[in-house]
Amino acid sequence: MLKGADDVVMEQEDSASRNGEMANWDINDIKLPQDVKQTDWFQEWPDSYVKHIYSSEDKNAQRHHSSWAMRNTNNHNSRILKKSCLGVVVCGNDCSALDGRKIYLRPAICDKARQKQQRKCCPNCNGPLRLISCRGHGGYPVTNFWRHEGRFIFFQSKGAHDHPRPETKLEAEARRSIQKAQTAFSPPCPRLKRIREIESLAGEMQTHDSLPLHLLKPEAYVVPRYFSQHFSKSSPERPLSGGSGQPPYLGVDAEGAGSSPCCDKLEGPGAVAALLGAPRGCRGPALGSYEPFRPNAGPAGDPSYEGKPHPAGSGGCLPSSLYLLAQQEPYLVPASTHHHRHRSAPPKANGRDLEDERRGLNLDYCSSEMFFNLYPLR
DNA sequence: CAATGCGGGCATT
DNA sequence: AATGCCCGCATTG
Repeated sequence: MLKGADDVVMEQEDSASRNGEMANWDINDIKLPQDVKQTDWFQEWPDSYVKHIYSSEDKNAQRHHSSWAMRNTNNHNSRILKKSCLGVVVCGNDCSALDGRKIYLRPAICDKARQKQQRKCCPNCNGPLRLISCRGHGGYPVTNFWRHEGRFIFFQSKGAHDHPRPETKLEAEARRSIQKAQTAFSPPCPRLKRIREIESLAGEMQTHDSLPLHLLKPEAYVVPRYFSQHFSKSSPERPLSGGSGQPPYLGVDAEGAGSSPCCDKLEGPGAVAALLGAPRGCRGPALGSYEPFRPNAGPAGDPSYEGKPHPAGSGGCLPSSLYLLAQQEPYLVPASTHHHRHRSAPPKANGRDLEDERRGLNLDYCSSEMFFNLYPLR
């Protein structure tokens, strides 16, 4: 796969730099260029102060996607959509899988879901999860701006992420889905069960309807087939990493949309490592070295990782993503150069730092029980 | 359920 | 006025 990838990458970077860093426009300009000769390839991991001009046909651009966990931020300007980075969720114990990889989960975008997520445990060691907020923009989260103008979609990012990359959206979704399938098949562990009962009870007390649906529709999530369907339909255009066609990885659920993590089965790092890492032992070159101020370098420090394939406008998939996925696990990243942890409180101008408060520890319940038994990694 | 967008509202600068 | 962010609401998938 990926033959001629180099050429493609070169082209992309060319176009990216043409419209990007050297751009002579600013997202706030009254008028934006409409004489764009060539649009950029969608960039999954825009970092630093870059600018891109995408085709208004580009699906990912239309959806304002990013593999960073970005949430909508009201900037009181309906013309320009602003989104700020939520950072990355890591293990509070800073644990590592057997293969040395770290846990880098994708923060849930929805506030409520994020809070719930933080109550879950590390899929690897069951320890508490911790949200590392992004402070790459003068102490504030990195911000991304999107603006539709004519046949183009202008993108501009401000700030350089000062934290590792989280799972991609698709990877996180896959993880949740798999988890659902899992829980549908194997009875939940006692602890999880209890949690669920409590949660659903609480819910009923208010609303009055409800029981975990997923518990009622077992067959609905049969795995193998599920994958192919899920991915094939995820993004006709060109899915972001994870939308390959092959399960990004079999992960544990630590966030759990709807399904709580659970239990007592997983015993330590070994489990995850055995499931995730081991099988595919192939790891890219410098996979995972995270470097904050490296604009277009992938987790592997591979510049070509960035904006992959896919002509703006046309359909197609992301070979590179496929490639990547085949080499690495979403939330497990080589610990080699992990260096986040600078807690230097930034400006905290407003005195409020919800993230900090949310970061609260919560241990105990949960854990991960993944679909180990689901089926062997392929 | 959660991802997204939107826009009101509030505090700070 | 510009920013940053919280919050609820509505729409989607």
